[in-house]
Amino acid sequence: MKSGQQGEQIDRQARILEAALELLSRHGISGVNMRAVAREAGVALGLVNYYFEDKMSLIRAVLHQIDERDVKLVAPDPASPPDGQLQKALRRLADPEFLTTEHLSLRLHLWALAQAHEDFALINAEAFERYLSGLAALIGNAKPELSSDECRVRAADIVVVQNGMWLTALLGVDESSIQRSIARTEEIAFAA
Amino acid sequence: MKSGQQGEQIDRQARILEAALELLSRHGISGVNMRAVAREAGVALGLVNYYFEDKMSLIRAVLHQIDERDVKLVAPDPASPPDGQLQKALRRLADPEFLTTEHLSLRLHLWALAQAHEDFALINAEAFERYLSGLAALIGNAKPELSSDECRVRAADIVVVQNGMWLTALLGVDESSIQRSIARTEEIAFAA
DNA sequence: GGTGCTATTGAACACTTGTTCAAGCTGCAT
DNA sequence: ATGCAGCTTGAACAAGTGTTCAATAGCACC
Repeated sequence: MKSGQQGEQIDRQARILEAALELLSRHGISGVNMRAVAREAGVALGLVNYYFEDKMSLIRAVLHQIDERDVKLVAPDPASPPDGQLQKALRRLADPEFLTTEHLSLRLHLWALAQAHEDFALINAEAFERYLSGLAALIGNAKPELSSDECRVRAADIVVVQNGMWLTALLGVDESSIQRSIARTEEIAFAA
Repeated sequence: MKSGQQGEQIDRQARILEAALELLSRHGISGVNMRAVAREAGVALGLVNYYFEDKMSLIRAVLHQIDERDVKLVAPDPASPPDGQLQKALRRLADPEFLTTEHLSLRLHLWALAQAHEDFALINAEAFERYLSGLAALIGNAKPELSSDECRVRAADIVVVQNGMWLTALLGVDESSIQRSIARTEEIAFAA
């Protein structure tokens, strides 16, 4: 039994981080306190401060984790043709995997934190820039005739609609408006 | 001096509410605590609990205030022709008055609160519905040939882009992407 | 067995938080 | 003046917060 009943019994640092994500998603930043995190992760209070120097460090780690997931959305996928990659990246936003309340809610709380704290704003701005560049690159691959400036313009316009989709999905607007918005992002991306 | 040096010395309840708005906008929900609100409003701690039974009540009042401002954006304006009203309502989002960080930030924190607390979610959902209906009505007036269902569909699509604009403006994307997004909302609204 | 190292625990501390309340203050009608 | 009602104050309390730390457990190596 030394390796745990699920194989996940170890690596408590990861468990703590996951617990913090879960709490942030469900109850917002005021739900993320050291004792609640410890309880959710099933560890003692002291261990949270053992792995994360600060509450601040813990939250920073949480934000980085969220950003990593998002940037992966526009990662190049060598297995597909360029325009297929772009289309897939655009449509993936409506996947059940990314349209979960948990994921959307995390993004929202991240934005709110970035708005309230300069430190978090930097983390967010950097991830946003990476996402924008990734998307512009996908567009550039799919439509080589476009200048790189034009690609960034289209990427920026798409991101506006995507951010709107994320938000609106959280507010519980009907699925069909999401689908139409995805079509809109494709129009912007593939316009002649 | 009984009526105050600025004429605003009185009506401390309003001052307290304003202080709470200011704090929520600048520091997020964790910046809104009774002592900070009292300090910002220039009153004693006890007075906050005198005018607002709870912290919860105070925040509810804050959220209602934010919602009121937003719903006004799509209020009918009898002084203009129908299509002018619609155009003005759509373009008003880019006004300096509404594109301030304070206003955008408040909206964002409202959404985050709604996500974390069922009670706040209801307030937000109700205001959202009012905004959507208002916008659909403006569209219906400007384009009488559309069915009311079609008006709501267009309103929903516009709201997605507008929410995206709000968010993206907060993240500091360039002004031009906002202008293009406004044009996009006009296209949706006035499409044949 | 002993030694050293990391991982883990929970009590303890100082501080902040929301809420209550007795006390005082104000303006006004009597 | 007197009384009264509503406004205003800040001290006090209980509960919750982040952080620290001495103590312990586990485990590899000698």
